[in-house]
Amino acid sequence: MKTKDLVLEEALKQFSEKGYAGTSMSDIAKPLGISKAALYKHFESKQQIFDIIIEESEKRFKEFLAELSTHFSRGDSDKTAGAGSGVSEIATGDDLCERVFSFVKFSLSDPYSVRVRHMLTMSQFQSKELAEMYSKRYVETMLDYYGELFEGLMEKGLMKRGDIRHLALMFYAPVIMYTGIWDREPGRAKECEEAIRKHVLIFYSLTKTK
Amino acid sequence: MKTKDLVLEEALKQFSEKGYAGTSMSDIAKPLGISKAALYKHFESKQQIFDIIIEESEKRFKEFLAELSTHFSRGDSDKTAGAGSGVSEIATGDDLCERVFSFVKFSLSDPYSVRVRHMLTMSQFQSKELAEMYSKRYVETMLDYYGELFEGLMEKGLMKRGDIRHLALMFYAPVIMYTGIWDREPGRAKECEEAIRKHVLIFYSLTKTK
DNA sequence: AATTATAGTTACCACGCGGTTACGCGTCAA
DNA sequence: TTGACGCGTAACCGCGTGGTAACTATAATT
Repeated sequence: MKTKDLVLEEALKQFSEKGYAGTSMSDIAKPLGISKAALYKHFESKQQIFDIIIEESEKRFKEFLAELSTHFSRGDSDKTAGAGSGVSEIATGDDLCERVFSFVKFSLSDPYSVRVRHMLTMSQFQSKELAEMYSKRYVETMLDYYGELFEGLMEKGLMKRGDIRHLALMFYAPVIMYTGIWDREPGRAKECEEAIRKHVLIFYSLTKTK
Repeated sequence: MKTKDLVLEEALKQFSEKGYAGTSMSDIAKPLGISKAALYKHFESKQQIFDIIIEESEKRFKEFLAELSTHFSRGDSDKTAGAGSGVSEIATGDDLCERVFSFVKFSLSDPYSVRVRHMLTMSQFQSKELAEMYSKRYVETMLDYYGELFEGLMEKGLMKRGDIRHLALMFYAPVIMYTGIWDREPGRAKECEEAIRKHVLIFYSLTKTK
């Protein structure tokens, strides 16, 4: 059952480079040393390949979310946190910066994440579902995450109190903006990396309790 | 010579909805009540239609930029500003908010701007040129603009001093983020409009000199 | 009035598309 | 040994693609 996964991988690669409409079934088959007809032994249609990729990415995203929440339990949550490594372990600003930055850098560098993001970026206007998925994944979820993170920091007295949503916005929006540059122009990766790091540091210095 | 412009308009519309590869020459010709072959009386190829749209949009963008700079002359600029309506006329925070917001709202609502932005969003990974154009247009230029605006406000003592680039970043990045939502999910336009307005107001209250 | 340019038309081209069919060939269980 | 099955192939289908050629109606120019 290896071929099926190879097809999905190759399809994701090409969809993320040339878009769905810009990629043909032969385009997908050729690099695998396979005939186009063989694809139909594993999938019903081109659209189904796309759908399965989306589905799989959604599954992985939810796993990623679950992992996030085990690493960070909210104060008002009723589930008792186990050996969480979230707010409780963040003491210094450098800790925060390093943790946030390594997290950001992962989603920027992980090839699978990058390809899914490119593909979704190009497909976001194709349907209501894809549009909502994009917003949910790259905006709402992340704003919620950082909002809760900051809320925890405030409760611990590590961050100045303020409008949580707005702080999350001012923190995360620049990150997503640099992500866009990074994706479009890989040659500027280093520049973006430094800009994000600088942003995190300045943000920290502006919001920390002295 | 009206047909040529109608073709460009229709092509932009369809490219911005279905992408370049997802749009055929017949798709463009049909709504105009014209045969596909007639398109070739005005254009050499499908690619040329796309290129001309890009070219025209670049022209309009530069006009837009020129207009911006007549409305706002920098302090260290050697060219004497005419009847500028820039910083010099901004007195209260409400003025700033209203001016910035109406500017943002225009680029969000103007159908031509919206379509170009959608088209570029879908095409940004197709070539180095398009990628750079996207970054320049929707990131660098805007950051520069707001940076200069804030610099002027600081010189006038209307805004707390701080890292100009970073202030522009924290101000503009959220705007571009909401622009994305607005574009993807037009049903959330009102929500985004309010969120942007709120952001501008909070940003103002945090950075104004009391 | 004759000519020329323009902007359309219909009919067509070769090709590549997504998708289908008929078949071959190993593998493995009965 | 047999036969079903999984996974591949080559060849093909109908259609739509970008693009072209020949023709025509109209309107402006000379």
